[in-house]
Amino acid sequence: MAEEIVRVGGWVAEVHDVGRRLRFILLRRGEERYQLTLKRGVVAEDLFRLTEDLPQESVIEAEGRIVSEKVARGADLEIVPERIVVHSLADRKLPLDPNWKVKALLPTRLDNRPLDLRRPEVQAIFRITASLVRGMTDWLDERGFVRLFTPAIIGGYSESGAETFRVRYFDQTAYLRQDPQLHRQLAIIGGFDKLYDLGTNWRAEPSHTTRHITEFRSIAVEMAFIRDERDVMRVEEEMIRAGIERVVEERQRELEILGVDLTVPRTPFPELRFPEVYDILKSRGKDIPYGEDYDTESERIICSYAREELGSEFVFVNRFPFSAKPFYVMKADPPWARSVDLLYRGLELSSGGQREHRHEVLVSQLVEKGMNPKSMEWFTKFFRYGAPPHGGFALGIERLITQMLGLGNIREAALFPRDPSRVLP
RNA sequence: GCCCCGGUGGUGUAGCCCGGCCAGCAUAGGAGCCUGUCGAGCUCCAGACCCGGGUUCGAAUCCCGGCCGGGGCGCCA
Repeated sequence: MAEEIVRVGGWVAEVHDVGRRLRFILLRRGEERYQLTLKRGVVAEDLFRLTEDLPQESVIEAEGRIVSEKVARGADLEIVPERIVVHSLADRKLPLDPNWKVKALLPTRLDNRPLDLRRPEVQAIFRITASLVRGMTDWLDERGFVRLFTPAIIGGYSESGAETFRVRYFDQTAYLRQDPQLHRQLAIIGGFDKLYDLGTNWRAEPSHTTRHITEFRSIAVEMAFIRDERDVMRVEEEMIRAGIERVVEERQRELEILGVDLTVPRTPFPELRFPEVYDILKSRGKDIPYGEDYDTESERIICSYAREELGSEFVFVNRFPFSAKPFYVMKADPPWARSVDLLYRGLELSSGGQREHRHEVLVSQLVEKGMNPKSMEWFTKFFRYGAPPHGGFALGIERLITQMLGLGNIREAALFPRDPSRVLP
């Protein structure tokens, strides 16, 4: 068997000098590890000089022969180098250890995120996210959903109750979107009947929790000519199932690195409805007054119920009180609305449902919410020119990943997370 | 926005309740030893009590203020 010449580059994870005549250099490259073996008398003397005092996390590249019978444990490849190039020498004192011999706390990790990202278990999160998103978008693409890009800068009032970030826009004030919802609806009126948008949203909420960041991504679907909100739910659950299936197919190694045992969920997901939700909560010791919205603890209770009684980690909650939802949702029998949340392992993943498409009803609901119809006219006026029944949902990608991988903090699922006190790096 | 908790070498921690020997340990760093290491091992060295005020003979430890951070709730993805 001929000895193969390869070129490998990476970050110096460790250097082991064993006596004066033997040196091992362990390189890290993504999730792979390569070992360079330098024996005096076997490799050129200048390679020893070149790698003398090589600080951890320096970047080097080496060319050499693969050791055919693999001797190195814990390395994907062992190489006897013939040439080495040192690209970059790292400082000797590092703000955190990518080898993770000493664990750092999350704030320290985020302050030094590029170093933190070098860890295979951190990279795994983002490799899994890429597969998840691709699984979901492929599923949508294959079914004729068109990917559209809706604006992030909005000149007027956006939607939902969340605070917006104001931006100076030449001589006027504009806002960063909290959700691409309203423009998805306008695209429906524009004649697209199946569409999705994958993008960033911003919320200026000073939330100090493990499930909020001020900048997050969503995959948001909107579809026309639906019979009711359940058509939307069927799309959502299949999209999620397809995403998780893709992760299971493509990312076994990453799941193993993270120690996550992931199974593809069964569809359809169970559906609970108001007002029955109040009875379920009551049976588990949580008293929510009839007609009122539930709280964070309720979400966890409902998820325990769904897991124990319905055998599902995903559960839809439908027919929320209209009073708890924005003006554009379609009402069902009063006081309920065709408004659906999807919960997963105790956390809200998405909101959606059927939207109100009748202009006069839409405007009267605006008034009912105490809003000035004028302020939303930029949006509502287009409903006078022909609007089909439609609905959709927006699913938080970081939240789905956080719950799916059991990360415990949504910041883990964002590459460079933004929260009320962090905008750098 | 309201509430709770916490700040000790580069990193992660012990000590704090019950004030008092050179502030302990791990890892990273420095100097050496070791020809197959692989979380390498061994010897030695260097490195810290967030800031300000107070109590006290004496403060990392108790009290007050500030700054910074984490978390819970609310709101939401």
